[in-house]
Amino acid sequence: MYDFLEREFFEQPTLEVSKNLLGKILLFNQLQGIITETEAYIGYDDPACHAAKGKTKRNQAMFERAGFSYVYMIYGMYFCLNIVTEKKDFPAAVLIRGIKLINVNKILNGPGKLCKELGINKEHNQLDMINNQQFSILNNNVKFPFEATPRIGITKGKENLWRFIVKVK
DNA sequence: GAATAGATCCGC
DNA sequence: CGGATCTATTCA
Repeated sequence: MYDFLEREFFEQPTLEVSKNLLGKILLFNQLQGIITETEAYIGYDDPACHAAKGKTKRNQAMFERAGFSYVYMIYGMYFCLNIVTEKKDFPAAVLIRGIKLINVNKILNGPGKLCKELGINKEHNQLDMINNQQFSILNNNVKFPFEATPRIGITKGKENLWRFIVKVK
């Protein structure tokens, strides 16, 4: 019923992908959720980007082709889900921070809670989400008004308004 | 090998 | 605001 997003969608500039992902549907196994909050992490000049200083074992998924997943553990207890953007070997990704579950009246606000609830873990790192029936993004053909704010939880790069959140009224 | 910071969350 | 909890990365 919904279209799967093509790889070209994720090959756009990361800020554009971050905004355009709002309202799209995250599909993970049988669960679906409307994306309500995202953050952009972009390349070598973004001090908050995990890969700002180059490739490591943890961040290598960020160097994959656009449309791959980047899942990592944070604070010893939570996983965070990102979707890689732009060109292969350029480290950039969009952090999925919030979704509204479909068919269940539940809002998952926060990247750690979201992954815990869906069951996303390190096994789901560096997977291709294009043409993937279990783990992908669907086009909802809906646009929501949103606002841009500083990203959450970072110590460097706060001046960039690279967090995008659907405005609710 | 040790130290430490970290894209979080919850409860007080 | 602190504690939980742990790992990848950095430092010595």
